[in-house]
Amino acid sequence: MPVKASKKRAARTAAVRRTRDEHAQETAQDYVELIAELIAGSGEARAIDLARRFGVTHVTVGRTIQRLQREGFVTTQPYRSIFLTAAGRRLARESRRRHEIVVAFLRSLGVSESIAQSDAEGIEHHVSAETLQAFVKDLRRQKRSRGRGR
Amino acid sequence: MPVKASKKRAARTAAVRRTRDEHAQETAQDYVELIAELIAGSGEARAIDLARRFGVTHVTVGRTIQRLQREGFVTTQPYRSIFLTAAGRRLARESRRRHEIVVAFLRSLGVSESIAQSDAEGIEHHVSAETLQAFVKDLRRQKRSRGRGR
DNA sequence: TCATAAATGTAGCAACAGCTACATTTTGAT
DNA sequence: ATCAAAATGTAGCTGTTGCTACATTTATGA
Repeated sequence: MPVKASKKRAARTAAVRRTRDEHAQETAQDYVELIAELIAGSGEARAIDLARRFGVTHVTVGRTIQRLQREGFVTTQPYRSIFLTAAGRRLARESRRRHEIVVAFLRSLGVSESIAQSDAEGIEHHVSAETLQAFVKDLRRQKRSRGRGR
Repeated sequence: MPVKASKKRAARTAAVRRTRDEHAQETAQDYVELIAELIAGSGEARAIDLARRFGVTHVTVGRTIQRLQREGFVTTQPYRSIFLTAAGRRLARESRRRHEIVVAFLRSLGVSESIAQSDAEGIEHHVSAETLQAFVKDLRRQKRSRGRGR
């Protein structure tokens, strides 16, 4: 029989990868990240902006926002724009940090800006803390190396 | 209105990321990769082996195998084990190459073997050709550097 | 052989993320 | 103020990937 199925859905083993839940978590990060950006930029985050940026219809965005609200990352009211909760802001901050580290690291390898950006969007969700730390460490190494070199 | 919706589902723009289709493609790669491993190792690939390795039930595996058969990557018959088509073998070969490059690269940064393996499983599906090439290039650079160093 | 275990198949449910079509509310321009 | 456009909501469909429960087939050991 399958390894898990122990309680209900508690205590997921590491073996269960790329599940619905994981994917949903990635979506959550993408959403809060963009919502934070939009609020920082134009003062508010509207569903239509998210839809355009993600290339999906407003229906998909609406349903995802409902879920994020249920999960406590955002708040919104009918026909109103979207706000982040404290948990949402925290998640957005963490996501952004990861994103920036991945982009900077790829750039340091000579990857072009646009490719670094788009690859980072996919990669950032699958980088463990250990690997992220290795990226940071390597960026520092490169900086030292450049410092000595010049 | 949404950017696409032009024909039916032709000409996807780059804006449409992380869609059903993409995710399905990742799953396809994971499956053919493991099927190839199993065949190479024990001579045959059974659904139960896939189920155990992915940590899902045999039902999920069975349905995915149906899809892969529909898409021309595998062949199978009721109550029989699974075989790769030429297309399936090609996909498995490419997936394995990407996987190995990513693992080698992460290892070269000092990431532990087990973390490198598990991170690679997620990352390999989101690395563009350009980034993969940058990994290869950096691995070569490191090799040269070590050669000179010693 | 033959009974049982293991593997696979089928039925039917849930959640997520897409979509179109249509309804409702807000916003903005005249 | 009003009317049209833009934005959001709702209904209902599809496809993918999970699951449990139960049926069927294959493999195995006594």
